[in-house]
Amino acid sequence: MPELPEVETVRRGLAEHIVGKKFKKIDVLHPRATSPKSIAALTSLTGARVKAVARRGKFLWFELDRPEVLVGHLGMSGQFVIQPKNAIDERHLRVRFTLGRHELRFIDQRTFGWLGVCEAKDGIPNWVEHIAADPFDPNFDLAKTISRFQSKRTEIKRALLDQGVMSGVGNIYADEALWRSKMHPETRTEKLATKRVAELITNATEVMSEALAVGGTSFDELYINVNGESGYFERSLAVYGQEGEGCPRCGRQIRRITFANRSSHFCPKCQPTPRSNGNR
DNA sequence: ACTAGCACCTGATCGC
DNA sequence: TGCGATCAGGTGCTAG
Repeated sequence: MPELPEVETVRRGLAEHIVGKKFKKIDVLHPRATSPKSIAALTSLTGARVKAVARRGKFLWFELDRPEVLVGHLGMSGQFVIQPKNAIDERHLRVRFTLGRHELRFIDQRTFGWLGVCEAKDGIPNWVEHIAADPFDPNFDLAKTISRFQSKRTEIKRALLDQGVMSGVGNIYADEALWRSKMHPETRTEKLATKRVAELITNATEVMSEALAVGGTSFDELYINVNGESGYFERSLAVYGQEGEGCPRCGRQIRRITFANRSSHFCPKCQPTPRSNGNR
């Protein structure tokens, strides 16, 4: 579910509500909720105080008043919500952090999300090291990112979703960025001019910041912020989930194709099929 | 060293 | 009403 704008919305809510708070009690209610197994590592954070909440791409972490960090990923359906202590348990409640009068709850229907404890080096958790900077990161290196795209031997949509090339983009914003760039999702990366890659990165960054400005994209109750509120970018989507609808630019019917085990939505007129798809 | 494919889950929806 | 197939915002392992 959540891509960079949604995760950043959650991060801001967490920063607002729990920085300075202490984990008075931690209850793990589902074994898959905690990453590399250990429930013990998570519960060992009892008594820790939250100093900051950070993010790279779709990974979140809590900086604490101790050397370890609490790392989290929302997967497809993870949520962090702040609830009064006496609120009834949600159906998919996985971890409860008691803060005082309130609780921080980690809820996750599909259990692809996880929380875990690890060490950090230079402010980056070990488990996040393999993730490239996202375009909102002050350390984002545009030239290096472009050459990582160009050194791939695959379709551009796969490269956009590769969090080791550039992080933050998921299936929604990949399709939206490709539409804005008038680029077919199956365009081969090795054929792309530097200028085209730069345009694509700019468009991905712009569509994500527009989404962030309205709290992200919510199709249903699976994505909400820490206060349980939805985002409003769904109404601004040009192609994602718009199969059969008219392209906002030319009116042609939006198509959906499946590859890499997921759907890609595009306008067949604005984003024509690349003339040669490699050598077949 | 790479890339593509699939596994990991729960739940909603659609066609028969 | 029921049942199987398909789909859903992501990541990581592993077989080539």
